[in-house]
Amino acid sequence: MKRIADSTVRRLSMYLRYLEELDGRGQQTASSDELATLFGTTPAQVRKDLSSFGSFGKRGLGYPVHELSAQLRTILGLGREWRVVIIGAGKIGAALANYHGFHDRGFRVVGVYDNNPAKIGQKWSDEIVRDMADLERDVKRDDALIAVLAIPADDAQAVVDRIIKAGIRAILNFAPAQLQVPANISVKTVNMAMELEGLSFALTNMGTA
Amino acid sequence: MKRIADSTVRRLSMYLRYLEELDGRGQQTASSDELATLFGTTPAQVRKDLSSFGSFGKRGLGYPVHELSAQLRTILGLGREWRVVIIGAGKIGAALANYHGFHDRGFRVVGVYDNNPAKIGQKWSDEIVRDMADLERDVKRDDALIAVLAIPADDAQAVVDRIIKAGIRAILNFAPAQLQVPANISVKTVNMAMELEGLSFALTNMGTA
DNA sequence: ATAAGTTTGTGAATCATTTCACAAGCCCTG
DNA sequence: CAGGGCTTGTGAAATGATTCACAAACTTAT
Repeated sequence: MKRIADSTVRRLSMYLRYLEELDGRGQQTASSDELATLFGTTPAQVRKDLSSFGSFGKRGLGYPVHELSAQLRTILGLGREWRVVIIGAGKIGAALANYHGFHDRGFRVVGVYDNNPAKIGQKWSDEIVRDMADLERDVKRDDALIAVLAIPADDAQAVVDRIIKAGIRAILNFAPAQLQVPANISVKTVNMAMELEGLSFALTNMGTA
Repeated sequence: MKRIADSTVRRLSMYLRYLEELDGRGQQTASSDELATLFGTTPAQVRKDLSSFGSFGKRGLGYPVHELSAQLRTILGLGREWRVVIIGAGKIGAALANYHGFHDRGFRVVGVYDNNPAKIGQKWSDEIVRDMADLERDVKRDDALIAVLAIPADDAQAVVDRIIKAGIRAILNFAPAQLQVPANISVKTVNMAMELEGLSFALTNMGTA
């Protein structure tokens, strides 16, 4: 299989959401044209994206909605449970933990950690906040592969080094910091300041467009 | 000025954060080589990105850290105050409102809205939650140009239509939905499910890389 | 069974972004 | 002030992503 672009994977994830919606409404098949309208992209893009993984459609008819959903779930690796630790018992972590689609897609929170003594032991969205000192032990014991990092930027790299040693293989990073990780570890950084500044730039340079 | 790629703007935003850190430490100048290491990119990329906007460095010496920071703030449109409304008084909105860098970069929250009667009137992170029925009136009165959308996907499009009519020009969207907007309105969508599924994909297809 | 009408899957072409490579410019030393 | 040592700024080349366009394959109608 050839390398898949990040942008492609993001679109697949979007395709899946809308396909599940279609499926829920009982629609049997959909053409790339119809899907493209729904997804806000082009028919060629939809076909190209899917063709990287196989041949799911029927010529003259379109794609089978239900089956394609299942295929996408498999492609995206959603056919299993992913155990996730949330590091930093703040608002961002809470938003994620409460987010419904999070659980529904097989991401199970197995621990929430903080180093603030005032927070440790408190109940927090179905979980008890644990001491970050126990992080390594718990990650190994619970076999967590994904970590959500929602802590200050200054602490981020040190924590990353620790959790990677403990067995974490993928990180969703909300800290506004450039994380240094080995090549076999995946990191996605979500940086709200960056998004807002992108809007600021767009508004400022509107006339020049 | 030629069109600036989105990826470039995102990098500029990152450059600015690190430059401010360097500046805080009193460093006077930095070469593109040094900056690239810091930013996690290449020297050529740094030079190319900056060169779209002017010529800020000195050959043989590098870039003046303090001055370049100021230039980037101007480029990104951060030299003014942006009035922001947060729609949806949930965890995500709260995380943003509490985020320090948010205020520091000139984004001022002028209103928080929800349509849940139980929340309306409650105090919420320095603000009183207001009734979404008042959204249009307030957006016009307060001259807010940016909206943060943190509400369920099903309600998103209807609210977007309303706020655009009221004068909103840019939207930071946390709803997992494809928003339909006129060409002169900027939208950045942050979709946590998408990021997590990207990690799931990467973990699943690790061996194939 | 055939023809007309769709729609996929995919090389080729276009468009966009990143990287290369080097002339031009600046600092510093003697 | 001349020469050596760096570093920028930028066309050109390379790489990557999207769009085009069409043959191949399926459905439906007659």
